Amino acid sequence: MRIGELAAASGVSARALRHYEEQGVLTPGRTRAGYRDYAASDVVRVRQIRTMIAAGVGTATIRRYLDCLRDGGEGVALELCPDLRAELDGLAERLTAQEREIQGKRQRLRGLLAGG
Amino acid sequence: MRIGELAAASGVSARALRHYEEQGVLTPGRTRAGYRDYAASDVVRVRQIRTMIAAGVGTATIRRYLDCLRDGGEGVALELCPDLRAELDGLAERLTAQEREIQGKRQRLRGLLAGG
DNA sequence: CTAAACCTTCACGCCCATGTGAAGGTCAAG
DNA sequence: CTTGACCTTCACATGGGCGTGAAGGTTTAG
Repeated sequence: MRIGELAAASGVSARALRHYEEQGVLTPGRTRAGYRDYAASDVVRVRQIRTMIAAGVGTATIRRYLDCLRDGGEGVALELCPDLRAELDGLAERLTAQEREIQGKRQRLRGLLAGG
Repeated sequence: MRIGELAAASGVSARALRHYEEQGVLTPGRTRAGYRDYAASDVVRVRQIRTMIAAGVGTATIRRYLDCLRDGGEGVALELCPDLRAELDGLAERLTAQEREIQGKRQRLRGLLAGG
């Protein structure tokens, strides 16, 4: 499977797929001509990656826990990867912090709109 | 008043005060020697700027509405600046959007932590 | 006189996934 | 053969308010 096919099949741009390779989260083989050669299972792989990115997990972190991605289905094998769980917990905290920051801004903004 | 004094009086670093000048939101005079010469009222001015920044208003926006900062007190003269109100409303929306994004991430993260 | 405070410009680092574009060249399918 | 899909590298833009440092020079206060 070449990059264009995977792009079409996964809904992710070819540029992004190359980016994932640069980041080491997706490592296709190569044809003799040098074309990226993706496995059929990479469609699922890409979906997993997208899910994690959409959850706020950076590619650097994803790379570190590639072995924790379930081969068959969508999810993550947390029971085998306590470190990953810790990572995700930490991320959740950061999200909470960001949320608080936004709420703080909102309050100050309300102050400006009201008392201003 | 020189930059160090204003920094001490306002609790803002000299570096930041220079930054504000670069961004055009604070325009001190100059002594003959070339030192920045701030007015006493700039202490309040800086506080207003900080408040707006803390609310998420960018320096570029602040610069556009400098005339809308109240001379005496803390607030903003919204009644004279309908455009500023619109700007702040827009910012509020963006904050809401950011909040939704974070909540989306949080949900996906929960999905990973639960079903993973 | 000396030390501290000030001045300037230039510029990278943070945080990060992607888009974009250029520029030049190769390969595969019809 | 032609065309479109692919390859490479280099690199900048986005959102932004700072921190930081270098490097060299001037001013003011005591």
